[in-house]
Amino acid sequence: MTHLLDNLNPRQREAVLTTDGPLLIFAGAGSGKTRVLVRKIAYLLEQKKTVPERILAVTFTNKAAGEMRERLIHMLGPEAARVSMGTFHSINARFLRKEAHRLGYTRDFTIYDAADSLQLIRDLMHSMAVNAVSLTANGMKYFISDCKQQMILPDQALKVMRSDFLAEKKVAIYKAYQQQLKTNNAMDFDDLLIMPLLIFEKFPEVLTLMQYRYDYILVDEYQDTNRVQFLFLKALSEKHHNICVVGDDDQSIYGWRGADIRNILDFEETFPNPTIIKLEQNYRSTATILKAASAVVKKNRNRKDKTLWTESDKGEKIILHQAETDHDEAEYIANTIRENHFRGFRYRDHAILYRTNAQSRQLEEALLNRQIRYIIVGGTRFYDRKEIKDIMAYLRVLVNPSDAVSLKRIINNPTRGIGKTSLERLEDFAEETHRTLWEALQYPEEAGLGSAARHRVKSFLSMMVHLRSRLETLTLTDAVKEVLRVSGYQSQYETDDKNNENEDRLENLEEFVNSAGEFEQNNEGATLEDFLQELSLLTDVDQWEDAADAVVLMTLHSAKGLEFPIVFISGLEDGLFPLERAKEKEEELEEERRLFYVGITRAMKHCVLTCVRRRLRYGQWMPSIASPFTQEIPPDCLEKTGFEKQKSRDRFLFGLGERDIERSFVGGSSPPKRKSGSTPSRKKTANDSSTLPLASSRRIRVGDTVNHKVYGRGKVLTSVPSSQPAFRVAFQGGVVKTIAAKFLQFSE
DNA sequence: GTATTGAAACTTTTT
DNA sequence: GTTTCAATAC
Repeated sequence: MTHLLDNLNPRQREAVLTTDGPLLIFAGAGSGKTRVLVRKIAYLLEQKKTVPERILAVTFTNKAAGEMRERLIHMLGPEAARVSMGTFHSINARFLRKEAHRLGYTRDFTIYDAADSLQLIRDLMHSMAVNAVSLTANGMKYFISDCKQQMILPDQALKVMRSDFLAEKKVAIYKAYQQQLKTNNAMDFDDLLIMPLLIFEKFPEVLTLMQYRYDYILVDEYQDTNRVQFLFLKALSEKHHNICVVGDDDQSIYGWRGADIRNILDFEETFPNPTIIKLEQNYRSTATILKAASAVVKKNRNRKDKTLWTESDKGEKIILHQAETDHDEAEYIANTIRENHFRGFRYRDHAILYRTNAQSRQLEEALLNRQIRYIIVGGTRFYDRKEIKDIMAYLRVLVNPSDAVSLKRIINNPTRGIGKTSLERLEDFAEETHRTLWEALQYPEEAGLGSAARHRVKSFLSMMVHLRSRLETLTLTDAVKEVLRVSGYQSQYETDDKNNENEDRLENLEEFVNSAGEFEQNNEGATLEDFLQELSLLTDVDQWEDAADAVVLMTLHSAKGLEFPIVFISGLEDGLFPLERAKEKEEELEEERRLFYVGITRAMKHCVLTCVRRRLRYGQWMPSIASPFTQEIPPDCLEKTGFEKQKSRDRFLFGLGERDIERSFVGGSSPPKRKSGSTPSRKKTANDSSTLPLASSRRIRVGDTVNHKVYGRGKVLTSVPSSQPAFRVAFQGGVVKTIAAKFLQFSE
């Protein structure tokens, strides 16, 4: 019993022991909330003798759920695996497989991802002949999602809007969209949250069943729940009120996705007399990192006041490095990682975070050049690739023929001579006779197709029917292989001219077959339906296998909930982070600031911020200045390198050439690339090497190997601005010292 | 009915 | 710099 409370501070202990009634835990960054959640579940199981099935734990990613489950198994044995865990989406998808029939969907319904939804909206707007300039498919998608996240159904949408022509149009599209989803036997991500509530409403007995099914409900990352999720929790816990939510309003970064900060602030109203516990001791970061992060987030006006504290040492200062271009920025980061690796850090101790996925490219290249292992979490996902989406569309249609979006994707892919005209006729026929597109395929004559086209449709149909019957006897992996073969999808890439693109595609398809095999192994008796659902709900972070020793690259959003010894946050420039469009509204600016806060607090030992003077955007050079956020960090926590201002100051102080300083700051094994049109002053001072107190003809730069009389061989990590040129040097044996340049010799 | 070309839009962040 | 869509030629 006692081990459940070992190594917990009094607040954490209280959080574990408070099991009954509503409990709101404010858990600051790094305050050990995962530990608390795990211990709490363990406590419920061991001390309260709760059956694992009667605990529901909601996490933000499936990976987080998996980790929690593993820790529980480690503590309590395999029984613990039976606790219900997952994201809202995966938990609800599971529920809907059983219950969606109540709303007229079959258990084989398809889950549409963002791209599928968008495609459907596009088609819809096309056929509805919507051509209002201000209505884009993308905008419509946001509108619909926005409505759904606030639980506004198509029928209610008009009432809550200022009604004008545009509003009516939008609502009409929303309605048509929802209808089409139903026809297709498909749900989008938001539907996964809404539909269970509709079922509860229509069938109270189902709700009652659910209310008695779980005795305890725990929710992680509560600050990022939206209205619908809140209503779901409320419905489930209404009987017993045993709901424990853990959140941190300072880490709320999904406002744009409908996350509703009111859910935290209104918790007390919905669940009367809650116990409120604040976890404010940080166990993750150095005092400096914590101080900097706190100072930043305190600039936000809309937050509950709290103060994180730590017993940790001050640690190193946060570095703020300004490079010339994004290319140089990447070089700087890659070099620093290489040096750290030399000093004994593993690659996986490093994370590089950025605001937008597009920033990953330069970083990748720099790491690749140095043969530093890395992994990108997110970005263009494996499952977003064309060939993967295509094969998935085949599988989806086989499982759920009503899915018209997928059907349209594959009917002429590979080309079978069923083109635009035929497809349009079939769609019209389906519409007129209230049939699904799939059903319409069975009546090509009636749809008005010519004899040639008729024949082609028939052979496509019979191929699909044949595949469908084959599925019943084949294993998952064999089924996927069979589909690839019979459909001719694979062979279209096995052409004679082996260009790279085709080979890549084939490789990816093979990878897909492998993942089916893996899924089959991990889930006994897994069906194709299960596999497709799993794929739809996978998050980027879920796919990250952290066994490998590799640097991790991801967006700040994806980094939520994670920690790394060394964290780089790149692209800290005004207009990029915070984004230009977020600067107009205070709310959005504060969310950007929280994102920065989340980024800094991922770091345990060291945090490096980088920005550039000019960045290539849309293929054009944009001059940039450092993010205003960087100025919110207390100066005594910060060490600036590479800045223009500093350069001129240094030159003034030391009489050094600008280029020399630049070299020592920018670092890199390759000398900084210079445009031929350098300024006159640079040219003049570049030759002025006599002022450098070095015996060797080459000046010492970051990344060089040097010799020291006492410490021996070492590598130059960074230059240190002080009264005389100096560098931080990592010597063999792990000693790191700051040494004046004059005591260092260049070593080959 | 299909392939090729060129313009235009586009990047916030994700279940 | 990249991706997606529409118009044009075959």
